[in-house]
Amino acid sequence: MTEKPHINGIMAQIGRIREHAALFIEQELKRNEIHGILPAHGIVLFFLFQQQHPVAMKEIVEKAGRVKSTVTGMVNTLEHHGYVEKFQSPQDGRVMLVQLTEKGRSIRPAFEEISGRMLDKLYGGMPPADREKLVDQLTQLLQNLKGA
Amino acid sequence: MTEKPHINGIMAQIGRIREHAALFIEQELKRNEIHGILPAHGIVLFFLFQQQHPVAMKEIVEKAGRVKSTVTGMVNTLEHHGYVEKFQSPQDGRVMLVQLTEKGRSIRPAFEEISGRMLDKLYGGMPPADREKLVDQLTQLLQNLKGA
DNA sequence: TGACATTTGTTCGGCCACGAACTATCAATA
DNA sequence: TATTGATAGTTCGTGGCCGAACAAATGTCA
Repeated sequence: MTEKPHINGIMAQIGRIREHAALFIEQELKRNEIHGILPAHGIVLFFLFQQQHPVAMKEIVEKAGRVKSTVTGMVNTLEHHGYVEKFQSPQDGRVMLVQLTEKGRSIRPAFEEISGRMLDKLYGGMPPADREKLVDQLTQLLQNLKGA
Repeated sequence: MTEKPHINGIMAQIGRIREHAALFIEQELKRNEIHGILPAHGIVLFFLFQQQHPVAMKEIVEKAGRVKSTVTGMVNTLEHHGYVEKFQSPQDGRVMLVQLTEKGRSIRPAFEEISGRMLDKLYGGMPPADREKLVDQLTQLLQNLKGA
């Protein structure tokens, strides 16, 4: 009955959590009439929300933890849907600066709200102490994987 | 200093664990001279390994938890690299049966070994009791998300 | 048996994600 | 100053992943 522990145990679980979280976010975005945005954009928007000035692609790359080409694609998508705009830096012709448009800024409240509801739903009634320990343990797992 | 808890807390962590796990697997596959296989194929192969007879795409779809079109693509990739073969069912002309090739079966030992090393590395020195509780808590999170 | 519905897969378009190759710009230095 | 090297982004090819549309085979039922 009890199968040998396999990758498809905890990793599958982590994968499913990710999927369901993404699903939840997609539904909430739809509910709020926000279109063209996917869960993957969250990290980019989250970073842009807390900027007062246009930022270089390079900064987004570092913060988002995605590769350059990936960020190029995501920013293009966001631009295509009118949430951000790009322009060349006057100081350094190599860097492309990105900033939120009015439409981009306008979705911030919904974004924050969805984020909060997501956490509430995820943790449910789990006591804060348990939440902390859980995060600590996940941090440990991540360290284990990172370690040579 | 302490930021308000955000999606980009625990979910980012889960995402990074997933990424590093995938990275680890890719490296191990390369180390074992296994080419053309990606971490995402694991769930498909894992299922095929424990089958004694050819299985329908539909079954893979259900077990893998991916959508039909995704499985079509993955199986095609695996077929292209010679790990599986497809053929139409004689009984029901609609179903496509999939089975491992000799090459496909041959990588099973490496697959199992990588899986084990992955778990060892992931958990490190974490005591079994903690492991269990961690999995339980993740199960709880998943249930929370699934719950209406 | 013929019209309609269901089931099974594939195809197509869109997006994320990566790596490799490439372009353009700026920096360093001989 | 001209050559070389570093830096910032984009493009391209491969592939997972989804949803929608589609084709083929089977089931149903009048």
